[in-house]
Amino acid sequence: MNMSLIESKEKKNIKTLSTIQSEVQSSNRIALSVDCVIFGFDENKLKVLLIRSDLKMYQHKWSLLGDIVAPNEDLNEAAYRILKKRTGLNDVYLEQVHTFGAVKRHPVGRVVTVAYCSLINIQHHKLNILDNELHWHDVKNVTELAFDHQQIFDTCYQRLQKRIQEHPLGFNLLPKKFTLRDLQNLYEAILDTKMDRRNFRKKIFTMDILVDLDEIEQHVPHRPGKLYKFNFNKYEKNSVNGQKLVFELKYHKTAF
Amino acid sequence: MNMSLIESKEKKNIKTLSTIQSEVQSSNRIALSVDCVIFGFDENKLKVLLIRSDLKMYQHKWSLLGDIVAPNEDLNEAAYRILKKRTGLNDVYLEQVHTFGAVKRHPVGRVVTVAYCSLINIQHHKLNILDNELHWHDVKNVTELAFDHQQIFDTCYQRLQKRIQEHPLGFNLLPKKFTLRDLQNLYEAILDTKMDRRNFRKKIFTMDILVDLDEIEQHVPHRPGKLYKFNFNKYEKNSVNGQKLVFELKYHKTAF
DNA sequence: GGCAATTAGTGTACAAAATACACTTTGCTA
DNA sequence: TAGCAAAGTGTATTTTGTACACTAATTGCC
Repeated sequence: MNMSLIESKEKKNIKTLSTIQSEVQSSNRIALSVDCVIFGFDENKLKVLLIRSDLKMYQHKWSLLGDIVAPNEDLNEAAYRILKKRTGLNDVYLEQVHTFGAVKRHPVGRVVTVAYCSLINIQHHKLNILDNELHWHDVKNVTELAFDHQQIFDTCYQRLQKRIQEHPLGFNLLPKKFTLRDLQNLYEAILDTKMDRRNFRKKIFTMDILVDLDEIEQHVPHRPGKLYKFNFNKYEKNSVNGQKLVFELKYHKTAF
Repeated sequence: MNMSLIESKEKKNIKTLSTIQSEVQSSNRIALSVDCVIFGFDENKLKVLLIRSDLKMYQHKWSLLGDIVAPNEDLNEAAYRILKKRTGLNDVYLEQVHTFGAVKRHPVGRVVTVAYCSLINIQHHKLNILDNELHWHDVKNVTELAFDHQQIFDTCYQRLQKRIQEHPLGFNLLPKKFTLRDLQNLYEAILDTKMDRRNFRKKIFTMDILVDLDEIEQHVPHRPGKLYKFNFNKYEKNSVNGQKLVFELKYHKTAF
C-alpha cells in the first residue's frame, strides 16, 4: 500500500497568511474562507489530510487545508480549487458541512469559514506539497488542531459517520477493485466498531450495488477474496423523484 | 386559534437594502448575511414566515427574513437577533442548515448567506411587523421566492423533514399541552403523508417521552383527547456520550 | 332524554428486518 | 502435505413494522 506519510520541504511560505491579514485587517469587514476536511483510507485506517499551520502562535500544530474565497468564486469552486491544488484530483466527493463564524475564531481578524468534507482515494493521487509539511493523519490521533479546526474536524467526522450509514459514500475511499473484506474494514474504521461478517455481506448483496469482476485478490497468504466494483449506474437508477435511495447500513449496538 | 394572516403597514422601508448596498458595493469584498426559515404550525398546517422583498426587481415576491452579519457578531447571534426582532422569542429551536454562496445570487453584489432553520410556536408570540408585509404562509403554497430564497427554503424544508424523523423537534411547534392527534397532525403536515393512528400512538408511547397531564381537551364536538406535554428531561437523559438518542419515527410508504 | 355524528382509544395477527451464531472451502506456506 | 488464515455460506430467533375494526366518550340536534 501507498505509504501516506510524506515529508515536506519545511519551507515556511506565509503567502496564505499574509493574504488573510490583508483581507481582514484592511477594514472591519468579514473575510470568508473555505476549509476542507479531506478523508482517505489506507492500511485499514481512516486518515485525514493536514498541513502545518502557517501562524507562529500555532507553529507546532496541524490545521486543515483552506483558503480565502475569491470575490468572483463560488463556495464550491473554492473548495474544489483547494482539493485540486493539493491532491490533483478534480472529480471527487465533496460536501458542504457547516459554517463556523465565532467572532474570535481566527487570531488575525474576523474570518468566517465554510467547512467541506471530502472523500478521496489515497492510491489515485499524489500529494502536492507546495510549502508546509503535509501529512495523512490517522483520525484516531487527531487532537489539538490549530484555530477551531479541531471542532471543524469533529463536526465533519461525525457527519461522515452519519452519512456513510445512509448513502454509499464509502466507495469514494476505496480503489476501483476491492474485496468485501476491504469494504467491511472501511466501515469498521469509519464507525469505529466491529460488524458481523455474514450479516454485513448479506446486507451489501441485498442492496445489489456491487459488480462481481470475476477476479480474485493476489498475493495474500490465505484464501483470496473476490474482487468487486461499485455499480454507480445501479445506484443512480434506484433513485426516486430525483432523491437517491437511502443506503441504510445502520450502526447497532449489537453489531459490536 | 391565532390567525396567522397579519396585514402589514405597507410602508416601504429600504434600510436593510441600503445597508447591503453599502456593504457590498464599496469594495470587492464579500458580504455575509443570515437568512432564517422560520416554521410554525397553525390550523394543522405547516407555515413559514415570509416578508415582502425590499428590492424593486423582486417587489411582488416574498423572501426570507435575513440581515447582514455585524463585524463583531457570531453567526448564531445574528440568527437569534433576526428571530427576536420579528417574533420576540428568545429561547427557540434554531439550527444552521447550509451556506449559499453562488457569485450572482444577490443582485446588488456578492453576498454569501448562511441559512438557519427555526421552529417556533405560533401561539406563543406576536409578530413584530416593523416595515414590510409579514405573513405566515402555508408551505404548500410557497413558490417563486425572491433571490435564491426558494432554493434555501427547499433545502431547509427537506432538512426539517429528515430531522423530524430522527429527533423530537416537533414539540417546538406545538403548544405546551397537546393531544396525540395534534402531534400526529403535525407529523402528517410536515411529512405530507398520512399515518396509521394506532401505530403512531404505539410508537410515541414506546419512546416514553410524553407526560400524561391528566387533563382532556375542552370544547370539542366529540370525545375529547387526553392532554400531554413533552418530557424534555427524559429525552435529555436518554443521551449516550453527549449525543441524543435518535427518535426514529421513519416515514414509510405503507404508512400512507 | 335519546339518538346521530365524530373522534378517542385500544389489541392482535402477519410480514419484514435485524441479529446471533459455526462449519466448510480455498489458497498459501513451511 | 499439513496447518494456517481468511473467504464463503444458511438458519433460527428476536425485534420491529404494518394492517386492520370495534368500543367509548362527548357534543349537538331533535
